[in-house]
Amino acid sequence: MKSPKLSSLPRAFYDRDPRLVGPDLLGKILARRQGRKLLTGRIVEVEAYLGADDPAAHASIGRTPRNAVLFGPPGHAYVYFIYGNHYCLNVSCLPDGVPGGILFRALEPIGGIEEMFKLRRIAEDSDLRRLTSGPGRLAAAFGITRERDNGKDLIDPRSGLHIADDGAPPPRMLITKRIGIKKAVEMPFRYVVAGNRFVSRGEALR
DNA sequence: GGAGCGATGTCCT
DNA sequence: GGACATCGCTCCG
Repeated sequence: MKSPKLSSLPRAFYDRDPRLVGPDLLGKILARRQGRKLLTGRIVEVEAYLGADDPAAHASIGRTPRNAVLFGPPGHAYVYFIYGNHYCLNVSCLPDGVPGGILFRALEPIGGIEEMFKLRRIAEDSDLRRLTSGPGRLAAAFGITRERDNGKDLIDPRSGLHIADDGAPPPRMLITKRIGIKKAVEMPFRYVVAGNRFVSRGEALR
């Protein structure tokens, strides 16, 4: 696993219903240029959020300055700040004017692990699973903030934050209810790589 | 290993 | 003023 050939996912990949995009994102690579370092991780857990029909979605209340990216063109980063402590990363889906997105919930760290530990401010000998398993954790590990990244084009490698395909075969998937929400709790829009030990919690932990 | 809870900023009503 | 797509710590088992 030296330097796999990475190809950016095209705009059309995201120009679909999030419930289709989510499953297809599993196994793909999130890549961040951090100074001279390249941080990479395999996507192992995501959730889909829709528009007006999804009360748990930020977009359900209509377009506001905060959630505007979700209403914009597909393939862009929607980064929000939550609970006074944490950032979370999404990618916008569906065409310009139609809201929807995918929340990144867990990654399997691949490259730049030392740098991720620094950004997370946790000891380098702590469990690797604590590094990027959880939306707030992975954002911190990748140095993602709203100020720096909200609205960035995730198709363009030059933006410093993008999503790529390294040619790995599609993994086996489990679908569950979403985590940490209070509305629409029954909607089965969480997609995880079956058996992967880096998912944030639940069924795939063994 | 799981329930409970405080920390804390930003947005919207 | 309240809600919030979280995390890490305590306390209890």
